[in-house]
Amino acid sequence: MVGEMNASRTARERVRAELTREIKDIARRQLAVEGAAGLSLRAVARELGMVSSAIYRYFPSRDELLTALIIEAFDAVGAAVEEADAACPRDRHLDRWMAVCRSIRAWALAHPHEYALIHGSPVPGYVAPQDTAAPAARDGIVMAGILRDANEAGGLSPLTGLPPPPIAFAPDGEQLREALFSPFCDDIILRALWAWTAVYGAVSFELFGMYKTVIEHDRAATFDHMALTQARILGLREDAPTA
Amino acid sequence: MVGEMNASRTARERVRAELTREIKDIARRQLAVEGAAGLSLRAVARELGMVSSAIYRYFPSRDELLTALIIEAFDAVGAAVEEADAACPRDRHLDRWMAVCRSIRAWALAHPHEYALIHGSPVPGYVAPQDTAAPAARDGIVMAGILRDANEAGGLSPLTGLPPPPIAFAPDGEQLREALFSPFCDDIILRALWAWTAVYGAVSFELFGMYKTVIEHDRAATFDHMALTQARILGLREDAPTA
DNA sequence: TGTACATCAGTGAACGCGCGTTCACTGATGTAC
DNA sequence: TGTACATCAGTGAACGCGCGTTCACTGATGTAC
Repeated sequence: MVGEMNASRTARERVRAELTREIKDIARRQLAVEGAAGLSLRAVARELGMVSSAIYRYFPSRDELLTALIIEAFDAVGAAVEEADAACPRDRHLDRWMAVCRSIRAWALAHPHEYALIHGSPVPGYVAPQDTAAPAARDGIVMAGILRDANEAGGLSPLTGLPPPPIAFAPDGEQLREALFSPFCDDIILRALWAWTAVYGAVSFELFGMYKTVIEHDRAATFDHMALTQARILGLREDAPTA
Repeated sequence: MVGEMNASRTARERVRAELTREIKDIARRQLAVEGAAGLSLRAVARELGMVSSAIYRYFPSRDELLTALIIEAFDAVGAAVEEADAACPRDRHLDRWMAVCRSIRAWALAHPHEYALIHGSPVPGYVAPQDTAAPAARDGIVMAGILRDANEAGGLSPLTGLPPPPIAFAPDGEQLREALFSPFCDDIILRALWAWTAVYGAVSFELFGMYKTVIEHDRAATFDHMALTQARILGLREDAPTA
């Protein structure tokens, strides 16, 4: 009895979860066609074969649906990054770094509108709730992990001749060290931040058309050069140290 | 007579130019409130005290008005950058570089929605026409000019230990050298491109909220560190060489 | 196992809104002789 | 300088559209005894 009750309860819940999924999938597909501003509950309902008001059983408002999509987009990048990292031998730190950078670019090119949703202009009148914070941090966690692993296995050799971090960065550096960059000094932490910024900056410029008539012939190879430059600045080595 | 005819003709044209200006100003103000997707011809007309169809005497469609705003935004950044550069002694190349970087960030913080218009997600269904190309290039021209001046006055000392540009970049490098970077090798040109990308990447990340809980205490100083890092990579020196 | 009740999913109609764009029109401003 | 005509700016009404959200409702599914 209890078993049956649970089974039937989860049955209803399963249907609900499935429909919730389907709504998000349809919404994501519409996003790919019209962009975030063109996302419409009515259009989603239409494609689902439902009446528009039925959507409100699943999402209390358009903004909530949008939030769900934003979270999913962050999670999708995060998953792509984690997967790319996991596919490399753990001691090939530079390979892992390059794989991670490439996976971000590849995901963005494959899902331009979802990328724009999380890295483009904020949707007018919409404010991202707190729930996006954790999914948005997944790529940074992976990147920091590579640096920590490289450091434990023989240390980094950061490029010399660059300016020291400003003193004003100290409190931010302290907090980042506690959360992610455990043994590193502010200098390395800030370099990592700029590397992270540079990667997304390059992807955004490419996607949003700023490289038109500037970088035309082999954007993948040119992007690689940027990723490699950042790796050198951070001190990731070509060769894995012998274990 | 001829004089009078011309005078009255330009009188009508002056009114027309003034109203065109006013439409763009109102549109820009609305942009600041609602973002690009919320720009509405009817709302502009309302604020102007005109009937909505009257706008069509000045702009043939909403998209044309949007294009005009995009061009104006590029021109505004371009003007800010040129002004910041011009305010420095010509032989203080590093100062000029820092002033230019700061002016981009300052303009973006002062005009977030206009910045989002040109560096955020493309407006859905909208494609930028060719007219935006020249205004969009003004910042790059200034930056390249600083590098060329620094090179003529004693040469750059680019940071060593960074990877060489990929061969695939050669044709792009060639074209850029002809257009802007006359004596420089591909290596320097590509570094300049990444510096340009890094500056806008950092500004976008700051503006679009990616530095929340990451860089909190002194974003101006931290941004300066990034700009200075790029200057060092390019080889811009602290001191102007004695003339 | 069977019955009475509560929960939930989906319906259909409606509210009220603003939008871009077209079109025939009225006056005012400018032009040519 | 004066008159006949052409150009242009702005009006007002209308077309047709899609949107988010609310609400009272009908059935179906699940729950408790």
